[in-house]
Amino acid sequence: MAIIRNTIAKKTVFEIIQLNKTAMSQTEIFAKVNNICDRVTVYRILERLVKEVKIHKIVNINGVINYAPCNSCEHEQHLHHDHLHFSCTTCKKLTCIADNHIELNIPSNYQVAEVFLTVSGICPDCLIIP
Amino acid sequence: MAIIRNTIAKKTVFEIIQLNKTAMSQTEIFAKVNNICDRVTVYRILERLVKEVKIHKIVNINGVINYAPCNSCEHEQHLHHDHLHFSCTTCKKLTCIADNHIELNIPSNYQVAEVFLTVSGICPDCLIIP
DNA sequence: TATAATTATGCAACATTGTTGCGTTTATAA
DNA sequence: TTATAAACGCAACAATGTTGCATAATTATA
Repeated sequence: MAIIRNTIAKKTVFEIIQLNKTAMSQTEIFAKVNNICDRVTVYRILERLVKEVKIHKIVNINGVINYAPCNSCEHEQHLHHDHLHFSCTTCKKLTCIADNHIELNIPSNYQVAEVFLTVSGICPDCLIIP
Repeated sequence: MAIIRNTIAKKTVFEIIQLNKTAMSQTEIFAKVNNICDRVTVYRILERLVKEVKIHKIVNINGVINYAPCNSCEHEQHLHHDHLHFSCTTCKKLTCIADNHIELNIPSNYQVAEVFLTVSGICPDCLIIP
């Protein structure tokens, strides 16, 4: 069986993701680890954190994969999400917005794993600037 | 003002997208144009078709941008989508599934542009294989 | 019809994001 | 303290998408 190690790099990456109020891309995370490790290591840590269900992946509307902590979505399987992701077209930031319930109507021959509800537009921070 | 030209390459790309039952990536589309034009041209044609609201972009769960015709979602602004995108984790295909209504609960200081509801899982074609 | 304007294209080069292989280092169990 | 498996660094690669610039093709108009 696989033994999970809690290395400094892994702890750091997890903390960075947890402290940030928006979801982060690998690039943003790597910029914050301050060369504590290689960029490949960041990718591998993210992979492990996803597998351990400590963080989850969300794809930005431009195709960049972002990571957010799994605090806001404790439900198993992510089947009944109660939050949505707002993807700002201006600053490219991904924000979680709670209290959104989705009812699905999918043919039974599809096996559903995860539900992603992403809304694009302009976030409050970017709307302020005229 | 910009004059839109309906070139052979553009017509071909649009036809390919319209005839396919699942959304397609640039790579898939380029593979089908049979070297009628350069791959960069395909990117630029897709850009134009999106701007003309003839096709729309959907991001796959793995981050690859896919294109689908705008037949199934005639509503202006895509604000009230009635369909969802099923992203198969096995074959990576994106399929549109109709009759799904979403009610949003987003703070008013967010300016909503488009709504993307994507469900990941295994599609019927991939479930058949044991 | 000839010519000017501008839209569309090809090619090369680059940028970004993500992945893989392999040898080395390091954390953990015994 | 040592064996072992997990984690890492580095280099190289792969896929996807973008940009600049010269050229070709189409449309407007004189």
